[in-house]
Amino acid sequence: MTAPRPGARRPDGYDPHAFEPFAVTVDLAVFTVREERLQVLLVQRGQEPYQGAWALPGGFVLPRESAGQAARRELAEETGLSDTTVAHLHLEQLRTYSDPDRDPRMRVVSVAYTALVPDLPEPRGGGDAAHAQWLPHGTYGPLAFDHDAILADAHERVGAKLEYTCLATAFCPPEFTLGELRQVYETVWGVELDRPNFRRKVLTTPGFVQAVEGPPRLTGGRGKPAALYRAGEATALHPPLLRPEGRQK
Amino acid sequence: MTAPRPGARRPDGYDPHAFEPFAVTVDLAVFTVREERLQVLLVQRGQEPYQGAWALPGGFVLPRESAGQAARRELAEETGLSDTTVAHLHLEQLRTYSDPDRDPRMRVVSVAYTALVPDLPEPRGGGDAAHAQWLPHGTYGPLAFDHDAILADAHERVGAKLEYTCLATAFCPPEFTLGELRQVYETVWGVELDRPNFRRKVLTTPGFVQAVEGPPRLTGGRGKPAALYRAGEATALHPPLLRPEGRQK
DNA sequence: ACAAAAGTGTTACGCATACACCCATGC
DNA sequence: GCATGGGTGTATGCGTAACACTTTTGT
Repeated sequence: MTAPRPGARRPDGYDPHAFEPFAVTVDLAVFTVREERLQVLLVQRGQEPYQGAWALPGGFVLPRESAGQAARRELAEETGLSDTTVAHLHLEQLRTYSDPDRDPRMRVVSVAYTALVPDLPEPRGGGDAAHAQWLPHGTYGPLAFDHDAILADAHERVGAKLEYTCLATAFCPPEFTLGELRQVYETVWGVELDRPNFRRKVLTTPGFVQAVEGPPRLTGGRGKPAALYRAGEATALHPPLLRPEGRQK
Repeated sequence: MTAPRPGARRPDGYDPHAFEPFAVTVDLAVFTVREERLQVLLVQRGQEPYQGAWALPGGFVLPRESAGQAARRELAEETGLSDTTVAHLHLEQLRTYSDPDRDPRMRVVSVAYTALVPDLPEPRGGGDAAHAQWLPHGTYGPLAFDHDAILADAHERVGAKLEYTCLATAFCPPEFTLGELRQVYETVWGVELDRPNFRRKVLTTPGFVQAVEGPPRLTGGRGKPAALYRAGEATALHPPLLRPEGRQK
């Protein structure tokens, strides 16, 4: 077991018979905050295995593209958004899932990505029934393949990243209120935050958000009109904004 | 661009001609703290491309193993340690590197792993010159392939994880002093920490370390003998131990 | 005696928490 | 008026930073 097997170690060169072909795919865990709930983009499988079950959108990595390029291409296809719109969305590699039996048909190694999108009109433009749609997180049965595990990892990652990055703005439209931003945290973390303290934390963090000058206020329903902000330049958050009673695992 | 291409989307089934064979490998970024320096396990390439350059150890994922199993197998091979010893080392998936041109010979998708090991006797037991050896971080020329980028990502990840996990104990032998543990932080972060404050932080965090009862003290050279500790049960660190002036990127 | 490292104690400050309170709008 | 959400102010407490001091070894 410990002895090197000739042909399987890279530094000694490639033996074309030392490996079987692997399929490499990407899977997407796409989140949005919509109607005060965390929603996930899913597709319904049309054939075996797992026919009828919900699954994460995804597809093959093409011969001349990186996994990241494949993920963004698939994201554009599944959401029906323009390439330029998708180019600005937050897309981040999660991790790679490589269990030999994760797909019963063949050996598939999948690089999972997490995407955060604002509350878009609707997933797709066409009427294609096989396309992806939003489902509130946790309201679907078991997902196909190992997608439940992928989605759980993605949710945990997103929740953790809200603590020490400015990532929450990725869930918001270009201009947003602090109430909307706070809604993101509360929805992803499943907790309530103190409004005054949240406001201070965000406004005193340099580069988290920047005030929109022109119209100093706008309404989202009833209540006092709120000031509008844009995402700032900063990406990190020091010190972090820890979730209350934060035990993450 | 936005239209679905038949055969490339997974939910519509597998087209055996929709993809070319990808080779899937693992690369290992193995760190240790040794002689008050951060050291990296590297191998010297024996042939083109990048002949003579240092590279991360790694190898192919075999048809019936996961990437994680492949990483642990390679770690055992490169370090020459027994499988049971390697089974207890901290090994963690970093991310996957999939640029189509990252290897000039063929399409190789590599799942990178980060391993943290204590100050081991010497990397290997045999006399094989082609085996891996420790080099102080930053003292080698440019690495082969995209391994400089992988190693930089790994270093950043390890530094960040020390902030909010109990991972530092993975660099230490089974029993260690608080001075040794502090040395880990100082070496990885490249800063000096206040000894009394570090001590308090570690001891007041439940489950970070646990005191070794029997012999209450032991020496590591000159100075007052220090108490010994073992790694505790906890994995997370709340609140985190932030590095001074912590700008991580 | 001196240096070096472990261990204890103390103070000050920053930040987060937990409130109380006022403002502006829709109904 | 009342409910709802935005915005401001303030007291309290925890945790870290900074630093002084004692203890115990090797040389």
